[in-house]
Amino acid sequence: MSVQLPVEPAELLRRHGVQVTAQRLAILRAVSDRPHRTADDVAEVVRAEIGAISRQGVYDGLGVLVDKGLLRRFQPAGSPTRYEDRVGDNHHHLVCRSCGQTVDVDCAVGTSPCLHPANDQGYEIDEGEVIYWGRCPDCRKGAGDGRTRQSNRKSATSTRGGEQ
Amino acid sequence: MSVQLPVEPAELLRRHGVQVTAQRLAILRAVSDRPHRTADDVAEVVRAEIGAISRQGVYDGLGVLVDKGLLRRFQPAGSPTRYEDRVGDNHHHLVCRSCGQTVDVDCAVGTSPCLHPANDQGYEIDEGEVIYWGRCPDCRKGAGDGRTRQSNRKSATSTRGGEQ
DNA sequence: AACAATATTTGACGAAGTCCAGAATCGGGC
DNA sequence: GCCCGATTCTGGACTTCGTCAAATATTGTT
Repeated sequence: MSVQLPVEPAELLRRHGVQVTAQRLAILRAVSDRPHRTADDVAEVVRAEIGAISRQGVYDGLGVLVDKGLLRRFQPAGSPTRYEDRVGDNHHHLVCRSCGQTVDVDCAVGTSPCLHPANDQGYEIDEGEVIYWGRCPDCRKGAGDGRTRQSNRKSATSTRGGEQ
Repeated sequence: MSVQLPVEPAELLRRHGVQVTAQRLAILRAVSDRPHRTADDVAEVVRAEIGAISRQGVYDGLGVLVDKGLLRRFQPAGSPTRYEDRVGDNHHHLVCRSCGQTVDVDCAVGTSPCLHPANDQGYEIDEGEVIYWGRCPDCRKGAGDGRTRQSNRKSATSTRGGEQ
């Protein structure tokens, strides 16, 4: 969505039938400012902004915003759930296996790409989720470790903070 | 992989440089028999077959088999990690939001589809993971509940056993 | 049969998230 | 301005999925 017209966040909430509260505004802002944040990240940021919020409050707030279509939730394997405010457009994600950095990518195909598998097997499909796994530029530069070691890393040992 | 020639599973392990043990054979068989199983499912099945196995044993075994390329691991959001024995071909998955049933789908594109996003942003991509979300034929038939209710279900309340 | 390397078991532990339930607070319609 | 229902807070218990480390057992080989 990423409003371009200066639509008051509060107004935005109302439009979506969400009661306006300081917590929700702060949560929305936290995610908009920097997408791909985890619930924990959001809690931290919100606390810095409005002083305090309970863990439950964060989960509640995020849940409502997702339900009402203001936020989108996605969860790369081995990482906690992340939130973003780009909704509606069906874009994808590119995740670094070693540092966990996540960036958006538009799909090569049209507007609602990947929504049509070769054979839908009778399913009614509503979303096609695509995650590309690889190594980000920084990590490629750093440790030359190509692929030699057959470590069973997969979850990238998500070292807090290695995101975006 | 799904061997067609009657290749002894034990032989298969050896070929991949994996020491042969009862646990590993049972794990491999459990996954081959019915792909998309979770570690827990595997543990259950293996126990039924060889009497007992520790939880750690299951994770270790699965880990080794994945590392050595005998199994593939994937993890749909909101569900525990699942394993399958179709490796090498880059196929995708179709997951039912309400019952969690998961089926394979071949990609519309060529051999290694979806490995080339519009813009790779400097990443070195090694895997493109695609998951289609929707409702399986059974669930469509059952509860006519279209989309009315704005329940915050997303994790499909994974009711044990609702798989494949 | 014995040995060293490799696997497995055992039990504790950690992260992420959910659930609960009562009390306090706040938003917005009247 | 008031009031009621919606929202948040507190804060702990609990679940699920998974990992760590030390002790024990097994494999395959000599």
